[in-house]
Amino acid sequence: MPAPDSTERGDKALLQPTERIVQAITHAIAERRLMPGTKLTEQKLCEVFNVSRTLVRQALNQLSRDHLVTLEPARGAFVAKPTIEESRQVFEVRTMLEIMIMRELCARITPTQIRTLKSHLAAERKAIRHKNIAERTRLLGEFHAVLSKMHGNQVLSEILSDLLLRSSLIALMYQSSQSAEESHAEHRELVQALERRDTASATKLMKQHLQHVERNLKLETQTPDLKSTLTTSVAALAC
Amino acid sequence: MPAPDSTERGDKALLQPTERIVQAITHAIAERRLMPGTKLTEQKLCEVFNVSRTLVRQALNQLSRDHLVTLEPARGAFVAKPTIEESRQVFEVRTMLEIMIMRELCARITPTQIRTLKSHLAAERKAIRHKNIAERTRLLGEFHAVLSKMHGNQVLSEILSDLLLRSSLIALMYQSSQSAEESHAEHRELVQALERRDTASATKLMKQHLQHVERNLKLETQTPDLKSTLTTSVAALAC
DNA sequence: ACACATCAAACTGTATACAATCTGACGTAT
DNA sequence: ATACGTCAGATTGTATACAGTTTGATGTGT
Repeated sequence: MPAPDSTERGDKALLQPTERIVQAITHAIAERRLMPGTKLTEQKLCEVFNVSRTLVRQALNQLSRDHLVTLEPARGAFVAKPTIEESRQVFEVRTMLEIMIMRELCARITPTQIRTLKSHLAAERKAIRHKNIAERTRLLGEFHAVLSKMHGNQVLSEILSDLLLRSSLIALMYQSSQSAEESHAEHRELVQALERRDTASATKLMKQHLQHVERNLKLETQTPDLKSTLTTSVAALAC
Repeated sequence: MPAPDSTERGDKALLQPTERIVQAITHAIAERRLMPGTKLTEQKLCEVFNVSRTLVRQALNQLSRDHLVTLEPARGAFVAKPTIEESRQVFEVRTMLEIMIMRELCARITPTQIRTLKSHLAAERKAIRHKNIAERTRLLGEFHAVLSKMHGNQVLSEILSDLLLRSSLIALMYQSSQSAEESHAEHRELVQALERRDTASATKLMKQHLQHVERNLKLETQTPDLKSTLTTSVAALAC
């Protein structure tokens, strides 16, 4: 291991300060280190990033535009808590877009790109073996981002990046029971289908993969409304 | 004409100030009253909206997140100038999404929704007859937004709204030669296909409609690079 | 007459100050 | 003992002030 431990500081200095804050929070969400609903007090962020509230507020504004943060007027900023309905919609759109991407990639993918994907799979495998959970989580999500970038349509991959980040929050909200091994196995199958340029399999596998991810969320059992949850919990306490 | 001229002021007061500024600029872009490249000086916007630079800067930040405004460090904010490549990508993603929408709508559309669409078509026709260009432009763009909202997936319609606004800038950048009548006629055909629940026609018509819109942009003849443009114009002057 | 250096005005970037609002605790009344 | 009203501390919303950069004009030298 030749790399020093202060690796990720390097490029941050080049970014303008607001973007640095946005990315720090975004990364925290991508690695699922920030629970939905967490209050993001401006003062605390000021101390963390050593800037004034002006810049912190700019960052929070941008994050709210990306649906990662909810701004409640006069109450403050909170990590977004996607609803069940929103979660379904995010997965519906992801499915549309990612199937399209697979279709296009089957036609256009190059050997170099296949190699890139395979090395990504290797990184996933390594993170899983080493039980490096943050890294594993990031890589499993990033797999989809890598695919979208290979499509070559930047507008598309920006949209999908947003949806992928929101998916991280969704996974936290609804405590995904999905095993990393299962996801990784499906990623491998996807790459194999791409290598064979097997459009039918590739699109079908992607659809199934996303269905598996969504099915492993506890969407149904979740509170349909506040009232019933509270009454049932009270009843449970009474027993 | 019973309506007074101070119609649009009503709801603006309810919005928080930043959002009011964002929407004002967004509407100006939707009606194509703001040319791409226009400088948006903070001071001037302060005077227009009667607020401090803080709020204006918040609004510009949000608009830049939506790709409607470009922020050049230490130089200021400008109405975005989508490149040719970006334009192609926007239309590619729009085509994907809007075909999906038509497919879903053919299965699910209700008589009430058909009626809504028909009254929208009537409004388009009226604006065209009265040569009310701002209104006509807005309605022709809004047709697609109405369709996306009927799909019921809010995540999807937000994404598409963004792309539609960017399409307005694209139309201005590349001086769309498309006639309003042609677009309106195609909208009518789309509604007819939906009413017949004719999935094949509906998706095909949408694809063609978007192709027509894109083809009527002067994307090819545009400057591939600055140098050749300048040399040819200099040559023209020399004659 | 043209090119270049210098400088002031204008504008943007960030921090700070002040006003408005919310939250939670304390004290009083029932 | 519980419920409610009041108030201080904390937090957010907006405006203003100051620092740094850009832009275009003026003036000088060739």
